[in-house]
Amino acid sequence: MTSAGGPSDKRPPESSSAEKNDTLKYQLLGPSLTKAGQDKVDQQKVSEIIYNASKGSKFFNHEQDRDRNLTVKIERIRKEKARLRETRPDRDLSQYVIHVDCDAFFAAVEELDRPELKTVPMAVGKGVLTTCNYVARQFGVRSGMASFVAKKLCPQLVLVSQNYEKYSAKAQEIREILAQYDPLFESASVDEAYLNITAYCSANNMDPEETVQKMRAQILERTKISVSAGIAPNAKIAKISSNINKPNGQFRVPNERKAVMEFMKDLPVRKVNGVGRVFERELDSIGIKTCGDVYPQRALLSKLFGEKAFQFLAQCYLGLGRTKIEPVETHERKSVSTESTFHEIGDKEELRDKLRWAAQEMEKDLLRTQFKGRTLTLKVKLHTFEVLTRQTAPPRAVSSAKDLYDFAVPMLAKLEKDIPGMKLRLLGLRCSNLVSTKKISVNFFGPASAHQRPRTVEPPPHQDHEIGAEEAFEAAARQEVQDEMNDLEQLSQETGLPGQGAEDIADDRTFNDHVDFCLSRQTIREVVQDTSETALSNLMASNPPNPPNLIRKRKNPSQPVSSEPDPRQKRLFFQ
DNA sequence: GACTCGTTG
DNA sequence: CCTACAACGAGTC
Repeated sequence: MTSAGGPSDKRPPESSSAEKNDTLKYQLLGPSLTKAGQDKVDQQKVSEIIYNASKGSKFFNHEQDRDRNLTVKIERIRKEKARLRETRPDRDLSQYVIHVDCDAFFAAVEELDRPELKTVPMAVGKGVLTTCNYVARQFGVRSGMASFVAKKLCPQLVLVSQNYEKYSAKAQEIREILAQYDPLFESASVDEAYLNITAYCSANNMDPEETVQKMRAQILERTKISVSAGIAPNAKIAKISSNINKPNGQFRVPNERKAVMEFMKDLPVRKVNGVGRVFERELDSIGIKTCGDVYPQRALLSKLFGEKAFQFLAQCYLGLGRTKIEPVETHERKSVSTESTFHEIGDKEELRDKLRWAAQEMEKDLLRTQFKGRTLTLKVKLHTFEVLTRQTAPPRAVSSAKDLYDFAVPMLAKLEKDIPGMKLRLLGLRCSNLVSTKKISVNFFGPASAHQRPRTVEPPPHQDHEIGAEEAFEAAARQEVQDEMNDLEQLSQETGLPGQGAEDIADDRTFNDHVDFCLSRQTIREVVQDTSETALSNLMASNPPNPPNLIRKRKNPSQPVSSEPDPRQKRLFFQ
């Protein structure tokens, strides 16, 4: 075989190969093309001579056969490449995806009941604000803010305690309207949803903007809740867009490649769903502030943050995102947890009381959500704010408060033993590896099936018979590989990103001659953070901390069953 | 696979 | 008085 030193940049173009026997001549040159001392030689002439000299020999015929086979194989590869592009175009500009987001939802619902609150700064939440109205925002008050801080910013701030049931009921009214525009819409949280309105638009011969205008007006009229919306070719951009003309507004990024690229170019990476405080700073440290900044640094990214992050950022730069919107009911819950914060406690008996209480809360939650857990996790936060978790797999799935407590206590005891004088400010329990206690579901692929992967599997379009689980899994696996390939291809084709050759990396080392390409995440941390390691170092002497994990993106989001949504829950969407 | 830690929203 | 939940990537063993 000629695999050693195989076809390189000297390879003849496949297109003109047939009539001129170029590939065969190339093959006949043998494996030594890249050997030193050949640079000056005219390979064209050499191959011509070899060709004519060996013509008709057995060797020649054999090589000819091999060349024919390879040519056929390459043709198949090209066809497959074309097919992949056709079947799943990465930049799908054919869909109108919208993201609908209620404006200051909880606060807005409260204002419906108590209109006098409309004109005063008001927030919903006790210790921490869940939402605040736009009057309060004038003072710098934000959701997620501790209420004592908010009070300092705005002493007149009116605090209203939250009533989830009320908000859920209101959200249901809104969802009924959404369903008219896309019956398969996707709830992202109580007050957020994704819709694909492509079908609606064409059926009613309306453009997406007037459709969304109409929808928003309808929601406001019927429910008295104002919503904002983003209209875009995919969910990622729609989500970002819904924030642009908030409140009570909408924004559209047209379904054109140029418009999308331009929109992403100056967009701060932080605006993208999935980029938080930490990742933002890490990216900033290598000069990436906007999605457009990703491109010049592209060769560095997978080295610094891993392949996943590279893929993710490439998609940010390109403005790619999913267009598939599906009801949230198809997702499955992965864990149930409860935790609570309190003043520092060091007393062992008192800690056991807290644990007992957590176990009781957990029991209620498990009953409500109809699950048992095969894995039990104890979470604690030390007085230093250091967080630790300890996990066990009880001999059977657990759900009763007694079981939860009994299996959790040894973990707590071990922590107390390992950390002399341990003082906690938080204690929590989590059950994962869930086993459903719901009645047997009729639908095999439905959420109730315990060992079933929650991920929904899309059967190949030509397949109209029922597919079995094995096949479904395989299809899912194939899909994943295909997605990956498409990503890469998209990247190199549409942006002119030239493969992953070593030259690219060298070319791109603009700012970072001094940067070691093997930079670990820890090193990045050291560069961008000024943290001195907090307590626990004494513990670590005997029990060293794990090295930093090169975390990055998650893949398939999922959401708790929508019948019992936790309003605080938000979803993550990547890809 | 089990366990742990960390990030994100 | 900087919360509570859930998901998940990734490293280690």
